[in-house]
Amino acid sequence: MEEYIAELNDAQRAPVLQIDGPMIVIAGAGSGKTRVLTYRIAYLMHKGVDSFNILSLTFTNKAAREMKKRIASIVGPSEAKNLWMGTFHSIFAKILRFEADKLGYPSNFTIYDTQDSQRLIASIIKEMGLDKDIYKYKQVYSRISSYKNSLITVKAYFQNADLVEADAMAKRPRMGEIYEHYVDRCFKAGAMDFDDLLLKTNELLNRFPEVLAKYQNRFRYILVDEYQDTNHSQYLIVRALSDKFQNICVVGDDAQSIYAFRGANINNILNFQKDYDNVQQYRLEQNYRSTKNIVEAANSIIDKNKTKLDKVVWTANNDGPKIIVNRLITDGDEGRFVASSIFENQMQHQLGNGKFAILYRTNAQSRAIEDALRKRDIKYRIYGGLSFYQRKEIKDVLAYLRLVINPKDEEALKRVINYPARGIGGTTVDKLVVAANHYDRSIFEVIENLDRINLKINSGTKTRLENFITMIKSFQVTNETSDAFILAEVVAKKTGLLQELKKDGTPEGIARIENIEELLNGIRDFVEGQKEVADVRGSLAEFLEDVALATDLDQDTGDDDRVALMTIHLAKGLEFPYVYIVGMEEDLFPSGMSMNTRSELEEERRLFYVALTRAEKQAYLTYTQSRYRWGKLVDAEPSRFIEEIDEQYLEYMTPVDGYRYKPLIDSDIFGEVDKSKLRLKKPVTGAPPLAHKPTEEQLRKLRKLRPVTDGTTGENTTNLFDGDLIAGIAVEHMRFGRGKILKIEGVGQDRKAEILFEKGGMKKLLLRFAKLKII
DNA sequence: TGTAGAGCGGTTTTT
DNA sequence: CCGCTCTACA
Repeated sequence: MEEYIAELNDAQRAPVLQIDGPMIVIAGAGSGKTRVLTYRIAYLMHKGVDSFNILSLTFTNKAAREMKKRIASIVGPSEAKNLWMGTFHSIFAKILRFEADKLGYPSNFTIYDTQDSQRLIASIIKEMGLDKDIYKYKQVYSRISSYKNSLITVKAYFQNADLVEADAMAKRPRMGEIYEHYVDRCFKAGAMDFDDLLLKTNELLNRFPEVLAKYQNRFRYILVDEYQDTNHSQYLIVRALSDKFQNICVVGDDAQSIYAFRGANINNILNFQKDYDNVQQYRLEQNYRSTKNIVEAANSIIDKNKTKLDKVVWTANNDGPKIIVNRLITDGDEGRFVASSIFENQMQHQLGNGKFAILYRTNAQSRAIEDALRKRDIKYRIYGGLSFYQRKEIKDVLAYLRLVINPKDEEALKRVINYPARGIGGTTVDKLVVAANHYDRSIFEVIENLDRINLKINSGTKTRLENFITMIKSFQVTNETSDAFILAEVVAKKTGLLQELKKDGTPEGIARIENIEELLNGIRDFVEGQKEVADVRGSLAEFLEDVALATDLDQDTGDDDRVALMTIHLAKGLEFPYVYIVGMEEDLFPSGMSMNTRSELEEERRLFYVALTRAEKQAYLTYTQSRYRWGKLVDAEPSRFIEEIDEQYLEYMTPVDGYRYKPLIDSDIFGEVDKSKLRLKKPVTGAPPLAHKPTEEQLRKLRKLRPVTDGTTGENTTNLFDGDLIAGIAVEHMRFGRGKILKIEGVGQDRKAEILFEKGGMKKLLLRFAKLKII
C-alpha cells in the first residue's frame, strides 16, 4: 500500500489518509480525483475497514467498474468483491427491490425509462380530454420530474399554493391531476420511473427508521463522486445515510457542474461545509492532464463566471500548441475539416483512432461528422443519442420480457399487444384502459377477467386478447424452467417479431434483425456471467434492470481504437489527447435555449470548460457560417465563448477575408456535388416581386447588412434587387466571387429563390445562396 | 382493423 | 430532416 501512497502528491495524499469524518475534495479538472477516490477506498480497506461497509456512488456504471477493477488490483479481488459501487440509480434500485414490499411495490417492479414515462403521460393527457398543445407531454414530464427531484409528492404539490398557482398561471391548471394520475398509474403498473428510484429511496429511509438504521450501519463509509451534479433528492439520501457515522467524503468540481437541467443543485457542493460539523476541505489544483495552453485557456473562460469557489488550477506540463480555431462554410465542410485534420495528425504523429474525440453540444450534430469520417474510412464510435437499448426493435423484445416478469407493466403491454399486428386495435386498447382505471386493476388483469366485465368487445377480438394472454403466460412457464437467453429466443420467434422484420426485407429490416441477434447474444453473455456467480434465479429481472439503467458509456464493444463522438455532457470525466469541439456557434453553443438567465449561461460556460479540459495535447474549435438545422440552411455566428478565451492561447486557421474561403482540400469542395439538388426549377413567369427600385433609405440599410441571405427560404432576398453587385458563396459546393444580379425570380410565396447571376461574362442560374453580400 | 401518405412539430444536455 | 399523428380508404 505504501508504494501507492507514495505515487500521490501532497494534496492528493491528505484526503486519502484521512479515515474518519466528513470531508470535501474540490478537484480541478485533470487533477487526479479518480485516483484519490480509488486509493482512498483501498486505503480504508488496508486500515481494516470491511469492504462490506463502503458505499461509493459514481456517475456512470463504467466509472464504477473501472474503479473496482483498479481497487481489486491493489487489495485483491476477493477483498473488493463486497464493495457497493455504482450510480445512485443502480445502487438504490437494488435496495428498493430488496425492500419493495414495505412500499407496497412488487420486488420485480419495472423501471420505466423516459420514453415509457412520456408515453404514459401523453395517454393520461388524452384520457383526460386535455388540449395536447397546451399540455405538451414532454413539458409535463419535465415538470413532474422536477417535482420528484425536489421531493414534492402529489400531496405536497397540492399543499403548495405557489406551485399550484405557477402551473395555473402557465395555463396548466390541471397539472396536479395529471401528476396524481401518473403516480397512480405507475404504482398500479408496478413501475418506477428514474426519479422514483431516488424519491422512493427517500420515502423508504424516512418512513422506516429501522431500515434507515440498517443501511446507516451498513454503509459506514460513503464516497460520492461528481458531487456537484447531485440533485436535492440525492443530496437527502446521502445526508440520511451518512448521518450516524458522518464518514462522508464528497468529491467534485463546481466548475464542472453541468446538470442543472436535471435538477442538480450546485449549492450542494458550495454549502457542504454547513451540512456537517468539522468538515475537512481539500483542494486538488494541479492538473496532470493538459498542456499549459489548454489549462490556462480554460481558466480564462471560467473566470467569466460569477458563481464559483476559489480555486486555481495550474499545471507543470509543457505549453503545448495553441488552440486551433477554424471557420468553415457549412457543417459538411466542418465534418470534412475534422476528418482530414484527424487524418493528418494520425499520419504526422503515428496515432490510432482512439486518441481523438469529437465533442458537440447536441446529438443532432453528429450526422455531418459521421458522413465525413466514413468517407475517409476513419473508424468511429458514437456514444449517446439513440442507445442500443432504445431502438425500437430492441425495446419491442424487451417489452415482451418485461411483461413476462411483470404482467402489470402497462407501457410494455401497450407497446406489444398489437405488435406484430394481431388484430387488437386502438379502440380495444382504449376500452381496456378505461376498464382498468375503473376497476383499479392492471390491463392484464382486466383481460384475464374479460368474462366478468361487461365490455363491448366483439368475440373475435376477445379471442385474440385471450390468445395474447395465453402466449405471455406460456412465456412465464418457459421462464420458470429455462434461462433468460432461451426465453428471449422463444419470444423473438413465437411472437412473430423476427418474422415481421424478415418479410420487410429492406436493409433497415435486416439491420434490425441483426440488432435483435445482438441483443440475444448480450442476454446469453449475461446469463453465462450469472451462472458463474451461481445465482441463476431472477436473472432476467436483473438483466432488465441493467438494461434500464445502462448508460451508453457503459457498453464495452471490444475494439476501442475508434474516434469517439459524443456530447460534451457525456464526455465529462474522460480525456483524449486530441479533442475537436465543433459547432462553436451562437444559438448552438451556448444553446439558444440557455441564454435567458445568467445562471443558464454560466452553466453553458462550465460546459465549455468541461469540453476544453478533456484535451491533453491539442484542442480544436470549429464553427461554421451556415449550418443545416431542421433540414434548413441557417446562418450562424461564432460563439461568444471563442472570444472569451484569452487570445494568446488561440491560433486562427482561416484568414478572415470577406466571404471567400480557402478550402484545405479543393476536391472536398468540388468533389461531391449532389446532382439532384442542382436541378433547376422552371422559371416563374409573371412580374418579379422585387423589380422596383429601392428608396435611398432602403439602400442605406442594405449596404449596412452584413450577411444577406439564404436563398432557399427567400426570406431575406427582399434585400436583393436586380442589378445589385454581390459577392458570396453558394451552397452545394459551388463557389463564386463577385458578380451582378441580373434577375431575381420566384421569390415570395414560391419560397424557392432563383437568382440569375453574371460573372466574367458568363451567365449562370444559381440556387440557394448561403451567403451573399451586397458590394 | 390496417395502412399509406400527408402534415406537423420539434432539438439542448441524461440517469 | 425525422418520426409521429391524423385522415382517407381497403
